[in-house]
Amino acid sequence: MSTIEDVARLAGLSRTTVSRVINNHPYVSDSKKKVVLEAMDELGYVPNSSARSLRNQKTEIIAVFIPRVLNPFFSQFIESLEMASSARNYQLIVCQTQYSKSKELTYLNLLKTKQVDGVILASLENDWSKIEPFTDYGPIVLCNEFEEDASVPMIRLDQTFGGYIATKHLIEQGHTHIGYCCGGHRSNVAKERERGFRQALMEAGLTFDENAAFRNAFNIEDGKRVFHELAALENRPSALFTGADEVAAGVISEAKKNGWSIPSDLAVVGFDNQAITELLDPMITTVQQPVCEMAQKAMDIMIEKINRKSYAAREVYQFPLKLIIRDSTGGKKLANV
Amino acid sequence: MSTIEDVARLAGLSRTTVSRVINNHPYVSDSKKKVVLEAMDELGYVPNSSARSLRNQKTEIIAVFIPRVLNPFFSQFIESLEMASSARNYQLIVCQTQYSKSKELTYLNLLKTKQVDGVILASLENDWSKIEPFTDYGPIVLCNEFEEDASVPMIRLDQTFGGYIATKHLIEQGHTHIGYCCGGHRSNVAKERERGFRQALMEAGLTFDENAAFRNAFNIEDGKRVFHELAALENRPSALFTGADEVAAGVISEAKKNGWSIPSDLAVVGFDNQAITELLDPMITTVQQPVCEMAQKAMDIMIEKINRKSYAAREVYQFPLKLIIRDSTGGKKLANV
DNA sequence: TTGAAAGCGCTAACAG
DNA sequence: CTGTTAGCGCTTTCAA
Repeated sequence: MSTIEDVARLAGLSRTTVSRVINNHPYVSDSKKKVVLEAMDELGYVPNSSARSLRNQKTEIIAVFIPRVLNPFFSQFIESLEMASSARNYQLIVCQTQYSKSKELTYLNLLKTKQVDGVILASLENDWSKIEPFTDYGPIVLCNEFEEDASVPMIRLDQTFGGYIATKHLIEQGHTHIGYCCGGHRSNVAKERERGFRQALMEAGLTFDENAAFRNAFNIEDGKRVFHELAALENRPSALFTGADEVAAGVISEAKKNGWSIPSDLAVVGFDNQAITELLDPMITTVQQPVCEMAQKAMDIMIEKINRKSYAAREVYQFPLKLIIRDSTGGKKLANV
Repeated sequence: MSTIEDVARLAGLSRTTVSRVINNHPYVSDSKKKVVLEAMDELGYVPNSSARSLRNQKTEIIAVFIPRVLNPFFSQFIESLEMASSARNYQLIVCQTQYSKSKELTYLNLLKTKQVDGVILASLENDWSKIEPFTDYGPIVLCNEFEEDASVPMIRLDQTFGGYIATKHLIEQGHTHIGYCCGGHRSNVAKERERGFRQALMEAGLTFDENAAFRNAFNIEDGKRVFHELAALENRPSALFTGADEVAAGVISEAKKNGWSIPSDLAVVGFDNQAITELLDPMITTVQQPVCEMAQKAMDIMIEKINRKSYAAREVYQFPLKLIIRDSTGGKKLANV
């Protein structure tokens, strides 16, 4: 493991000059540069990251917080984010909060200890007042998840609109009693979707049926459970809004197994446009989220904050959602909202 | 951002003493310890990671290489590995090679530059001869993927056995013409599965039909494509072995759409026991892989190597696979192999 | 265009 | 039990 000193010695030059070559500084004669390069090559020299980090006060590592990677929405997000970070020569540390407040807080210490240059929060467990103090230690960017009164950059999707267009689509199919299904309780993402859902209902003069609201559905299993809860209802809805394609798939799968016909007995709309939507019969109507664009934007904003060293300013970047009509809601390819 | 120096000054003690309490060294009187703790608290002091890394020559970060996280097998692996690393106070950098040799090689420089303490390879793109030189710079552990002649720890699954039991199960259902499907070309995982597949055929006096072999199937879309290729065959197999549940699901979904009946027209077996196997009708027979146990073992071995500072020894840890019989292969719950 | 020297924040001999 | 001191490997004034 050779150091810059070894290279300097072999090249017969100073550490300074070698450093200049490493960092592509001007004012190094071509001849010396060549000597240095050769010495580096001969020794197989590579600069030590920790030393550079200490000296430069930056690690070129970014942490991203998600509840868990197995959730396909977050898998997709991590996949996109990793590509965006590696394209910009940053490394990505993945932190799973497991929906735990204390884990989230613990991971935030990565920022205090300067193990990472910044944190991208794609989920939020604690109240913002608990997170806010950490903004003193480095840039925090909210991505996907958001918080009205946070003074940080936020890259978000228009979830209210997403909830709205999906619901409006169901209403246009003639449904007047629509069930609601979401994951998470604290999440503003779910809250906004519900707002859009309610808004569409209201515009159509329909009411929200709290008995047909299921607020703890994240995956396929939950979807199956939701189906049974829904089927047991005295006053059953004829359509169901869900906050995730996996949940929609679970509902549909279990409904069919129980002899229901989709969409005639129950219309179902998913969310995320995952691969799974094209797997079942009927294929699932869903809302497409521009995850990749969002991830890239988040990374760009993050790196800009790191370089300017001024964080803590509220900036909002919003991306649109799009309804993808398939067969689980009737399949009459209506004009989009 | 206060330093150890600030704490020492405020406490009226030396940096050494402060360092000792940080690291829980013995030989610090309780009284001084308390003073230091108070000073640390008052300043909101946290030790700087880069400085510790430089001084201690370790970063407490581990890199894991996978092709991409969106593949559910690797999502699950990353999820388990992240939990294992965080439980051991290590951070995890995720590196997606995107099936690219050059990306893999580029990421390996993390080891040379000492940005990570070790690398867990869960996929392998380059010939081992290209990877081997990097073992000089830190521990490399093979997990899931493996390489016969590598002098590194390998945590692996018995893929030959996996291919064997799945195929034997199909044979026991009366199939005599079985198609073969896998992802990847270079991967030893696929090669071993094929060995198990062929072995089961051979024992039953059956032959491998190269026309019914599809070697580039990774996801649902590929599964759908495979179905059409298979359907177009002059001499169609009555059963299909696949290397991934997503592929099996794609095949089944498309087959049903085309009026085929599963398993009577085509029996299909998947691999990985993902959530998706319980979604389709029929539910998919598959092979369960102990991903979580494998991830934990890999992390333990990795940390042991880091602490002993002696790597480069061949050690093999193998975990068993298990056949999960469902309906896509006939559903007669036969005794396991 | 080059080099000497200081120092990023921390830990570990070594001496007391 | 506590402190002095010498670096870990690198970059950057500052001076030449």
